[in-house]
Amino acid sequence: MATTPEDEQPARQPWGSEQRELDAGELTRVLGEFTRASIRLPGTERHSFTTLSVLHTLTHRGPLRLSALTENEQITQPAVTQLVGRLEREGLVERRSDPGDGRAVLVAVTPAGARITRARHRDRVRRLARLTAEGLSAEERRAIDAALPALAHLATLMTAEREERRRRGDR
Amino acid sequence: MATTPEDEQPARQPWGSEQRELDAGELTRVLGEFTRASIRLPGTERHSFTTLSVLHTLTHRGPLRLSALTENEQITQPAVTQLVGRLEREGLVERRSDPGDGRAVLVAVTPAGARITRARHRDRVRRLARLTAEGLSAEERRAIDAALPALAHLATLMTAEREERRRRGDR
DNA sequence: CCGGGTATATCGGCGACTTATATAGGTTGC
DNA sequence: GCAACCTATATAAGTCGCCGATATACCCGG
Repeated sequence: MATTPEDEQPARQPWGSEQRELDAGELTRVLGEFTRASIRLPGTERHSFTTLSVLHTLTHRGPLRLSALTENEQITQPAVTQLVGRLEREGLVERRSDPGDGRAVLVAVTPAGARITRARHRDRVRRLARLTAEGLSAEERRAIDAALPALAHLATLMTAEREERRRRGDR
Repeated sequence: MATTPEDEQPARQPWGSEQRELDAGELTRVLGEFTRASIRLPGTERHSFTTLSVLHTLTHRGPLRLSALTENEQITQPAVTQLVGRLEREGLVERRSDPGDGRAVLVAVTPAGARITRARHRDRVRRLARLTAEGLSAEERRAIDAALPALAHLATLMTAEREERRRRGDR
């Protein structure tokens, strides 16, 4: 580790003048700040990050087996069983039996659970809309808007790579 | 994951043709995906998100009091005391007494602690650099690069607002 | 030097993970 | 058509990291 020259980031990648397309160091830093700013609201909110993530997944992908949930959220299967039990007690999800497989359990979000996901999303949209409208210039807003498809693509790549890694057993 | 069934919000804001500058809903969705993809590596890594965040803060802002740390990380003061105790036992930070205030404790990151922060950052940069280089088009990379200053600004605004809120006691 | 505020520590408890293992249902080969 | 194996979920026991309440030590103004 002491063998690392210039242990912080290499300032700028020497893409070559105008060829330089993207500063990965700066992108990393910015995404990290977003994460640090977004997370750590579980104190404020009533549910943990994992809980909200499960509700989100179920809301967007329909009823899933416990094993499918285990793969998406990065926790172990017993943890999912417990989490679903808690959510069920709160009336946010319900267990159904899989008609084609007696071993499996399908977890479906209830209206109350979907409501939480939507309310949370709505709050975040509102907050971001206000911040961008009040704090950013029109030019900045346009620059972000123009980058949104590319950012969405990048997020997809990150998720895909994570799944790939899990599949290979790098847990 | 790429195919998000759009849970049910007002699709697009009716900014009015070319006046529309930024789709806050889509921005929210993308940032959320980044968070979901970035977090949940504590299984992979040896330290929790909070731990890494504290090391990050100490690395970038120099020795801080416990109370200053408590304000930055979104956890309570006893939790910070414990966390610092753990980090101290691992040799990642050290406690110093504040020369001007006998009650206060200054927490400073050690070389070993800084090394962890740097190594983690380096890994993330490497991963993002590879993903963007291999998975994105040159046009996409340029679009993200052009938006980076605006995104950094937005991240600053989010952090500032969070501190503001905490100061008002909205915990 | 005393009373009230501030900075950190300690205590008891709990929630949300973990690993290891149990149970029940499904699948396959012979 | 059943023994052996595999898969899906559940349970058990332990750990870790957080919280609220409270204790302790120090600072400061009158």
